[in-house]
Amino acid sequence: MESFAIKSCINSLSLSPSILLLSLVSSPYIKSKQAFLHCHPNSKLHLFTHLVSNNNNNSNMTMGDFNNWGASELNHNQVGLDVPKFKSAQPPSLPLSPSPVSPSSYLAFSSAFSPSEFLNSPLFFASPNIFASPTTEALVSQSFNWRNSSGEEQQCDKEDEKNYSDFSFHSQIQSSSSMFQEQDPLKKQDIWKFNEPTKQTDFSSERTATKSEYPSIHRFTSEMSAGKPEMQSNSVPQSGYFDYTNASQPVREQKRSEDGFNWRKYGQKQVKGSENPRSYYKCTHPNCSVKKKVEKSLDGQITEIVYKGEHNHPKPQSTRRTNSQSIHQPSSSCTNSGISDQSVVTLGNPQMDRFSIQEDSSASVGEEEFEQTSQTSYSLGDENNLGPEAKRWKGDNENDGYSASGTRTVREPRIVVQTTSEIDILDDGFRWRKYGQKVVKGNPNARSYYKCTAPGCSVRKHVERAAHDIKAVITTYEGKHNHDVPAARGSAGYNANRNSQNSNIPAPIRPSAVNCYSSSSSFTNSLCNNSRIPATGNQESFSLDKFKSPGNFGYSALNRLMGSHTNHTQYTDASYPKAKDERKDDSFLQSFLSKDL
DNA sequence: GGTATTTGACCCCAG
DNA sequence: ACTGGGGTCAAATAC
Repeated sequence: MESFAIKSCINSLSLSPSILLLSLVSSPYIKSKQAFLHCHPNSKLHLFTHLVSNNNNNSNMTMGDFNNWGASELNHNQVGLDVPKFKSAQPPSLPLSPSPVSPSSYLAFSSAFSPSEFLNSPLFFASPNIFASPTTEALVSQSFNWRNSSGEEQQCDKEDEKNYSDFSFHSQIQSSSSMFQEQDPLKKQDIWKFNEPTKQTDFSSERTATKSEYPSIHRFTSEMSAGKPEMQSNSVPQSGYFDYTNASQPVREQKRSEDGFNWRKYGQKQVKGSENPRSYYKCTHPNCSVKKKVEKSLDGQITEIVYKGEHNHPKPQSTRRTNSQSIHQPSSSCTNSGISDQSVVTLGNPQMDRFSIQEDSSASVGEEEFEQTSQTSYSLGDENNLGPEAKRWKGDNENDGYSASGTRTVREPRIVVQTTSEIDILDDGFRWRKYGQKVVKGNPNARSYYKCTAPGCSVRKHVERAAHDIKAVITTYEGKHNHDVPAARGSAGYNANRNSQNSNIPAPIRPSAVNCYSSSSSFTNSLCNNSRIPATGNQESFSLDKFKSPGNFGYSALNRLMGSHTNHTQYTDASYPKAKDERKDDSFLQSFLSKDL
């Protein structure tokens, strides 16, 4: 079976220079794992595991799944691939550090790129961790330059380069407020073990441990593109994939945080259970009591940011954001922007028009609340999740709504994100509205919640990062669509399709799926065996039977794979023609399948 | 000399 | 009451 798959893989090289997908199905049926080979244009192969589950119901992938689904699932030696190796134990001393997207991880296929998925991906949106505001210290980013693509994709990207010539993407790594609030050391170890440098695959092995003053939250930075000084990196790849400029800029110039506020450091402490020193900052604005804690790994990368309080003043006027970056930049007039809307820009989420920290009377945030408020809200965690330090912060400030004695009342900080009412997630063809986001127990990473926008359709999905691998994303579908998949926005049938979403079209069944993507190490995906892909618009109709055939992989899986890869390979063109992409998806898939089948 | 950062000591809280 | 840990202060230091 594997040899067959490998052969298919090789064959597909000629088919698509940019991506090589290999389906290794250990069983003809779907319960098996599939491994996707991702072929970098530079002939670096990366293996993703693809989990296909026949569990039809809300097949949430557990951490155990991830562990079980490590790349070791396959005998990688057999295929001679550079495969991430996850080990079960990891020295806790390893700093939690991102695995920067290495050049080799760059997935250079434009055809499968679903920009909206990318933009709305929890990788770049859902997690407060991701969007956590950069801190006073300059945020060093591993600038991901997407000029690395080769061949056709490179051609295609040239157009984009014209518009984004100085635009580079920085994959966020770590975390903010809620990221590890509830995380015990063991969990941190879990994460560490997936970021262990020595176990890195090509996806991240490019980085070197250059000491830096600056942490490396990845982001889109106008500063970077403009050659601003914040690009001092602690992980300077040897290749030309990353933009590093003016690495020796004095720290002093970094007073202005990327969140737009000015902070004064008033303390630093080594906290128990973490080797990362924690720094304490206060907003320098008079009478503003906002504080934030920033934990940085030993190599200077930010691993956690926790904000406390609300700014009682507008964001200071920035004098740095003057470059030509054409990304939508949200208003900074919000007075509560403890977390930067810069990070919103950074994350390239055009739907995100506000990003703020609020003190709220709700101790926890439920989906209903999300819907009622039309806000995307994620708690920094409930009391159990907050952890002692957060509790402390709750207790030591009466203005927070907590008693001075530290008795927890009803208030706790949480981050509220307002989004537009509708978000397209085109990777699966359906339209989704994000109605919530929260940190759930067992996973410090925020889970975003989406509802299908079709009237009468109650299908939901939520997307979250894996607890121990922030680059792995779990997507869980709940329910079945009672409508056809809408046409892609911008396509001819889009409007008509939107209007007819209420029609009683025989309901295609979307796969309830758990998708786990990882740019650096693993890719897992789960599909329900009772699902079939709806045939609508320009999308090819598939039955899941195709999925079941060894060596095949289904449209949705492929689509998600690609979508996920685009997430991780950091295409960030919000204006990318979606319909065009989808057509490319189809053609690519068809050609791929016809070649392989 | 002014400002920001560092860092040891102290305070407070929870267990 | 004791102890440990997190948060803050403030003098020392650095820029």
